[in-house]
Formats: sequence, C-alpha cells, structure tokens
Amino acid sequence: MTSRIEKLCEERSILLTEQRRIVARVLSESSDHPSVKELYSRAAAIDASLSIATVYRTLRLFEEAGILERHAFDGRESRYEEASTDHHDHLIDIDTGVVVEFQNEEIENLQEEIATRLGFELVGHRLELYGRKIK
Amino acid sequence: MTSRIEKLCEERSILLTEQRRIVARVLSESSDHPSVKELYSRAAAIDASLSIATVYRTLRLFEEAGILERHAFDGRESRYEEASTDHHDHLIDIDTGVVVEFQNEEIENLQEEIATRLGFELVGHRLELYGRKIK
DNA sequence: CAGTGAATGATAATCATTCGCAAGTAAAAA
DNA sequence: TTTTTACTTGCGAATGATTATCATTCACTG
Ligand SMILES: [Mn+2]
Ligand SMILES: [Mn+2]
Ligand SMILES: [Zn+2]
Ligand SMILES: [Zn+2]
Repeated sequence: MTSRIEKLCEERSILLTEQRRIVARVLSESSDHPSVKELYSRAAAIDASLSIATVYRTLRLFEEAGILERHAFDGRESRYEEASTDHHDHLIDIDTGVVVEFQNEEIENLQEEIATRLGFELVGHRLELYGRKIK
Repeated sequence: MTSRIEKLCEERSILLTEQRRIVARVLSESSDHPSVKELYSRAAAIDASLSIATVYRTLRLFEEAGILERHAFDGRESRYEEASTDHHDHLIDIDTGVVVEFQNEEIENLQEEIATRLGFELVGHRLELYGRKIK
C-alpha cells in the first residue's frame, strides 16, 4: 500500500519520515481539496503528536517537488490536492464551498494563444469559476 | 476634477471624506494593480496622517459598492484596480510581477457553457495566466 | 556505536487584515 | 443655531495564516 505520493518521493529522493508518510496518506485519501487545518486534524487523528508546523513544512516540500498543488480559492487559506498528470480547473459553489473539477481543452489552447500573442511563454495559469447551484 | 470613483460614490450616497477622496484619487491615477501597502504609501505622500486602517476600510467599502476590484494573484496580498465596465483578465510576468490585461470573448463564453453544463449559474470567475517574457 | 546533517515539536515571530474604542466630524433634528 | 445622532478616523491591540527559531531527536554512514 505504497501511495502514489510515496513513490514520487522516492523518485525524488525525498526522505519519507513517518509524519510525511501520514500527510501523504491523508492527502491521497482525500478527494475534496482540504485546507491545512483540515489536513492537520485528519493527520492528528492518526498520530496525535504530529505538529502543525510539520504539516506546513511537508506540504511546502511536496509542493516544491511538484507532488502537490496549492490553491487559494477566492484569496482564502491554502488548500491542497495531489498533482495529477491530467490537468483540470475548478468551479467553486459559492454557497457551500464544494469544489467541482472540470477540463476544457479549448480554453487551455486559447490561453496558450493569448500568452503567445502578448509575447509571453505560458508557464502556468489559474482558472476558477464561482457559481451557484441551479435547483 | 471629480474622478469617476467620486462620481460613483455620490451615486451610491457614500460619504466622501477627505481620506476617501485621497484613496480614490490615488487609485484612479494608478494604472498598475497596486497592493494595499503601495496604495497606502502613495496616499500617505499626500496626507501623512492617513491611517492604514482607513485605507483598508475604504478599499473594502469601495469594493463592496462595486467600485473597485480586488485581486489576489497567486494567493498573495490583495491588489486593487478600478472596476471597469469592460471586463478583462490578467497575465502576470513571473519574473517582474508586471501585470498585462487582456480580453477574450471566446473564453468568457466557454466558461458560461461549462458552468451551465455542470448545473451552476456562473456568478464570477478568475483567470490568471503566468508567463515569462519571450526575448 | 559515534558522528553528522536533516527532521521534528513547541513556540515565538511575522505578515496581512480586522477590531475596539475614544475622539472628531458631518448630517439631521429641534 | 444649538442639540442630538450617526458615521469616520487614528491608534493600537487582536486575529489568523504562515514561517522562523532552536533545542531535541532521528536517520544514515562509516
Ligand atoms: Mn482539483
Ligand atoms: Mn486589470
Ligand atoms: Zn486549466
Ligand atoms: Zn474573464
């Protein structure tokens, strides 16, 4: 039961301590986009001695290694998810906070076009839709 | 020399104090997307007794009145600009921080389509491109 | 098993932002 | 014009998220 995150850590020769393993496990078992606080409480349920400082450190480490992606929906606190090979963007329900994922090749291509037209090499982007559920 | 922001304040019967007038003026004279700290120092150059708390309060007031737009590029500190009638999105130069504006009707339409398809009414969105200048 | 560098937990520090409050100011009422 | 009332401001404290510090512990090498 070696998670995908753990495999990636080995590839990048990131030392996998017990606490990092816990953070990795909690994240791979989360399908929502948990905040640091949420991650911390889920991880603390496994090992109560875990420090939130270590959670922050681990998240940053994983993010810089390209293993995780950080989001700051609407400029709020950071939320994380596993970086997947197939890129997607997000729609956030403004009433409930629920995050829905979507992919749109057309928009991705248009972004490339726009950047090129403006004289830039596109390095990344952030697309968030904010909406309200239609009953 | 009544700025557009001042006009909008009158329309919304927002009391225009001297400090609010200064914040309005500094913003209308800025074509970049200044952070609160930047706005504060530009405003303090006009009236040194101005408090940063008032700047924050004024920015929030104007934003809630739809007069300003707040951005949190890459999850960093808030930056502001005058809300214009013609919507645009941003490309940020990751080396210099320079912000370039662009408009793309096609992307806007696709966003509506996506939201609808997912069963949501699109209320807002955020699209940021991050790129590096091609020499 | 000792030696060295990295990782951890606890806590202090920092940064952006908001609050609380006493004092000032403007608009409404008398 | 006085009085009353409501809104604003500056200052500093409080907050919440994140990072830094530091003594201690851990992992790996020889
Ligand atoms: Mn996602
Ligand atoms: Mn803009
Ligand atoms: Zn995308
Ligand atoms: Zn747009």
